[in-house]
This record gives sequence, C-alpha cells and structure tokens, in this order.
Amino acid sequence: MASQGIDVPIQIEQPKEPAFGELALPVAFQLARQLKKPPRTIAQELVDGVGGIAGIAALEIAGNGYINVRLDRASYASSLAGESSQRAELPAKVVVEHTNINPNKAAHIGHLRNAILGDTFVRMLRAGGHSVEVQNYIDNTGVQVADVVAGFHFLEKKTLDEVAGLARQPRFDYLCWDLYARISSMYPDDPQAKAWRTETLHAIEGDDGVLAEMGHLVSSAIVACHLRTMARLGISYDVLPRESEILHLKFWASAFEQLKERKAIYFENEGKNAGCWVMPAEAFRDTSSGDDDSKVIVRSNGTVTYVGKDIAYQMWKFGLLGKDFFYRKLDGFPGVWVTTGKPQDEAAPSFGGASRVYNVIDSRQSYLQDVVVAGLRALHFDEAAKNSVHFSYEMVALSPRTCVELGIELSAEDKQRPYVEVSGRKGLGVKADDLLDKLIETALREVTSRHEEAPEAERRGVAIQIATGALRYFMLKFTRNTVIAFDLQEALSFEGETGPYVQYAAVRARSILRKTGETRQPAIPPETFAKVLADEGLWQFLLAASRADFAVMKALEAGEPSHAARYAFQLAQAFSVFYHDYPVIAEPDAVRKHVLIWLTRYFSSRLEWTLNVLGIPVPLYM
RNA sequence: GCGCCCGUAGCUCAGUUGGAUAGAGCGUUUGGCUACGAACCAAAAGGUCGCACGUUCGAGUCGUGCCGGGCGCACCA
Repeated sequence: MASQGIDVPIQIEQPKEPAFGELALPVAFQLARQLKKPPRTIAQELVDGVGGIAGIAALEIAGNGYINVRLDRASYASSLAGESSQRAELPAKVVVEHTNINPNKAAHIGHLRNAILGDTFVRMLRAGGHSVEVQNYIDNTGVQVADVVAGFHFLEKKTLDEVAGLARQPRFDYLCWDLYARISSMYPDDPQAKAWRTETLHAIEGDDGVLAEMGHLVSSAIVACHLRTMARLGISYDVLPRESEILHLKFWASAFEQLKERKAIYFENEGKNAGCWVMPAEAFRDTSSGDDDSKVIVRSNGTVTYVGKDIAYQMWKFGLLGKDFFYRKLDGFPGVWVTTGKPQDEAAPSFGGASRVYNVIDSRQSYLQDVVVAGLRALHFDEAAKNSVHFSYEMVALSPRTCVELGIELSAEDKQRPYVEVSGRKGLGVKADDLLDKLIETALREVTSRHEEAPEAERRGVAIQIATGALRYFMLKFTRNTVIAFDLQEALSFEGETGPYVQYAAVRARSILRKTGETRQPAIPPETFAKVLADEGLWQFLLAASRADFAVMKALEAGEPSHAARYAFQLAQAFSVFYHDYPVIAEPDAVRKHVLIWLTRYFSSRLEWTLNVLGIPVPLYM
C-alpha cells in the first residue's frame, strides 16, 4: 500500500483554522516513519498531491524537509471582511462557582486573583456561546464570622446597635480585618478568648439571640463590601447561595439519605473515627501505598462537616438534590439574587441545574474537591462527576521586598523564603481596595501630566479604567499553576507587558480612525490587497489580528485565561510596530492609505473584542 | 511518610500538548520625539532549560531516579 500518493489522513487537507496562517508542519517527519520513506520524498509527494487548500493556500517545502502552508494573501484578507465573532448559543448551562467571600474581613489580593480569573473565564465561555450562571458561595455560619462577632461583643463590648452603626461605614470590612487579626492572635494563649468563640459559634448555629443577630449583620455587611470592591473591576455574580440556607433548608438531610442508601458512606464503630459517618479513603485517593485515612463526613456529635455540605451543594448545582433554595433580590445590587429560607413574592429565575460546573477555588483545596467528586461518583452520578471541574489556581503570596515596603516585620526565616503567604489571621496581606486606590492615584498622575486641560472628573474616569486594566492584566498574565509572588512595584507598573500597554494600542488605533474621519470600513478590491499585502510587515500584522477568535477559543479549550491575555499583549505589540513603521494619515498613495485604514480598523475591532473578553476597558484617551 | 505543583536569561515569567535558530517583560548599555501622543519603537549584551539516565528521526516538553523549593494530607472552613 501507499506506493504512490499519501493515504494517511492528515490535518492539513482541511485546515480547521486558516487564520492560523503561515505555519510549518512537521508532517514529513511524522509520515516518514509510518511509511518507511525518506522525509524529503514524503514532503515532495505531499506538495504534489495536496497543494491548494480551500482555494486560498498552497504547500511548499522548506530547506530542511518541513512543509510550509502559504496562504493566498489577497483571498485571505478579502475573506475577513464579513467576519463576525457571533456564535450560536449552546443549549447546555454551565455554572461557574467562586468561593471567595469569607464574610469576616476585607477582600485581599488572593480574592482578586480568584475573582478576576473566574470572571475572565466566564467571559470566555460566553464568547464561546455558552450559557453561564455565576455563583458565589457565602460561608456565613462558620468560625470565621464567629471570630469577628466574638471580637465585637466580648473584646470591644459593642452593642448590636453600635455594630449596626459601624456596619454603615463604607470600609466596615477594614475594621473587621483588624479585629479578626487581633482576636486571632489571642487564641494561642488565652483560654477565655477561646471560650468566647465557642459560645458565639453555638449562638450562630442556634440562630438565636444577640450574637446570632450580630452574625447576620456582620456577614451581610461584609458581603456588600466585597460586591462593591468587585464591582469596581466590572465583576458581578448572578446568585449568592448561603451556607445558612443549606443548613436551614436541610440540603444535607437529602444528600445524607442518598449517601447512606447508596452505601457511599458508612458508620464507623471503632478507631479514631468511632461514632462518625465516614467516606472510605479508596473512594477518593490511591490507597495502594497502605495509607487509608478515611474522610469524616458527619461528626460524632451528629453535625455535618464542610465537605458534606459541599457534596449537597454540588448536587444542587447539577439539579440532582431534589430540593431548591428560595431567593430574593439583594438590596443595592441590581441583578444579584441571594438565597433565603422562606418563599418570597418576587419571581426569581431558575438557578442551578447545570450540565457542567467549574469550581473556582485555589489549589490548596484540591484534596477536598476530590472528596466532593468522589461523593458524586459513589452516588452513581457519573456524568456530574465527570463534569465537575476544579478550576484551580495557585495562591498569591507576597514578595519579601513588598513586605518591607508595607512595613510588615518578617522573621529571619521568612526573609530567606522566596515569598511569604498571605494570612488573614495575622492580618498579613494587601487589601484589594487599597491596591486599587493606589493604582488609580498613580494612573491619575500620569493622565494629568499628559492632559492637564481635561476636566478632573473625566481624568479620574480614565484613571479608573487604566487601573482596572492594569490590575486585571496583572492577575491574568500568570498561568494558573504559577504562585504569584506579589510585588507592588511590578503591579503598579504601566510599561512593558501590562494592561495599560495594551489599552494604549487600542487608544492610538481609535485616534487614527477618528482623525481619518471615515466611519465605515472601506471596500478593498483583491488586486489592491495583493499588491499592498506583499509587504511582509503588513501581512504579519493582518495575520496576527485575524487570530483573535482562534486565540480566545484555544485559551478557553486549554482553560487558560492567561493565553488570551498574552495574545492581546502580542497583538498590541504588533500594532505598536505597525504604528511606528507605517504612518497612516501621512501616507501619500491614496490606494495604499485606504488599505492602511482598513487594517487599522480591522485591528481595532479585533483587539477591542479581545479586551472585552478580558474585561479590560478602553479609555477615551491616555 | 503519602499526594499535588514548581525549577528555563541578573529578576519575574511564556513556551500552543514531541518539531525548524528556546521567547517576552523588567533591569543594564546605546540610538530615536516638529505628535496618527515616547505609557512607544529600534539595537546590543545576557541560556549546560536543576542533575543523571532512558524512550526516538527529534526532548524545555514524555518515563524513571536523584537534588532544591512550595502547598496539602482535621470530628476548620
């Protein structure tokens, strides 16, 4: 067989993505082995047999036996004219759940990474035509809320009214940040403080008395603070499922029955877990090494652990629990719904019931995420288990240099480390709002130095957009499994590989288009394209811009928002070169000028589309 | 002890699933503003891809073993 021609299917016969452009394929080497022929012979056969792809490409042999696909530039450019990035909406619903609001303190840089990564991925999913619902889990009954409440009540002797007064302050979360750190530092050597916490926790669990009421007050006030902080970055959520409702509506009871019935968990009679309901270790981990630590799901006192609640919640996300929350609109946040324990008058949309779920939680939680998925599998919800994705990312730590700048004292040991972990308990970290304020202030100085004449409010608006772009890009430029050693100077930079660099390209392109005065994309005949695009620089620029859709979808497939961000940067770089090398307005040749305007407009629309997916705004000027 | 992640230029990071001469940004040195705004561009210097075997036409990428660093492994969430 295969005595003449090639009968092995190869991808270049029908390229899925001609926009991938002029690329080299090592097919000759791959096929040479299968067909037991020299690579150069294979290459020649390919070129002879397959040349001419979809009428706009041709194959040619490179010097080393590789095969290049060459696009016909004029046809390719003409084919881009009517292109749009509209995609048919896919019927299946995707839920993206963040777990980043611990309603006990201000949001910090760790929360920012969670929110920006998750929000960008949501935008990518939507660009891909998926119907997406965004949730944020509110852990409003745990010890962390209890810590803050105990701090107000026992340590500061505040009454409910006094705390309510404080909660009306815009930066109430800052106050709790300090209080939380203060009371946490007391626990190691103050038994009384521990007793305060225990008492508060009981009160919150029983949902009774002043302490419980203070718990509601504190957690909802801090949730509002978080939502305001994230809104500054263009991030919002559709629904906030609260742990309190998971408890009160007895979500766990339903899950518990199913788990028992399917024998996914069992009652332990002996050993250290005696009296608990546990999930056997082999369900969620490889136990061949002899390590068989089972996971406690229900404690010996009859209460359910976090993982148990999370299994019930995960079932609900897939519509497999047989129960639902009640919902009400959240005051002050249009479009945001929150769960409640009682039926409401308002007609709420239907939440949950997804076919796929992404849980955006940092990689330290991977063990627990595995247990949750194992729970689904043990219940024979194999589809749901397969479609439960832990969208994990590494933590944000602080660079030692930044700790010094912030006046944080480091132990001799910490100074040796490459980075220092953020710790809410120690009050060690950079608050999200502080960072944003600092970015805005820096951006405003830059804007003012360039546009003194502009009104202050307008300059401020531009500065906010620049700050948003800088922060979002900074959090996205790292791949998910890279630990970010947060460096303040680096984050505050507006030069080089940064959000503002990309925004600047968009702004300059707009400026050219504004000055040329043309509002529509000029029609260019193929012969003109062929002539002008013979210029290698212009051709490469066009090719780069035409890859926007492909690059974003590729990033979506890889689950890496950083790839999309990096593409935007590379495209901006290509424009900077174009901008420098090809003066558009001053171009004397009218025909060539038309093509340059066409290119600028095409670039502008592709970059702005990409920036929109990344949640990075384009300022009026910079 | 077990599991997961990381080790690439002085620093911070990419590397499109095994392909051509390993790339960006920052920093350093040098050159470019009468503006489509220099938040930019051009050029130079800078690499034993932690180490060693292995797999194959081909390894930064896959396998095994070491070395170094980080994070998990609760009746906390």
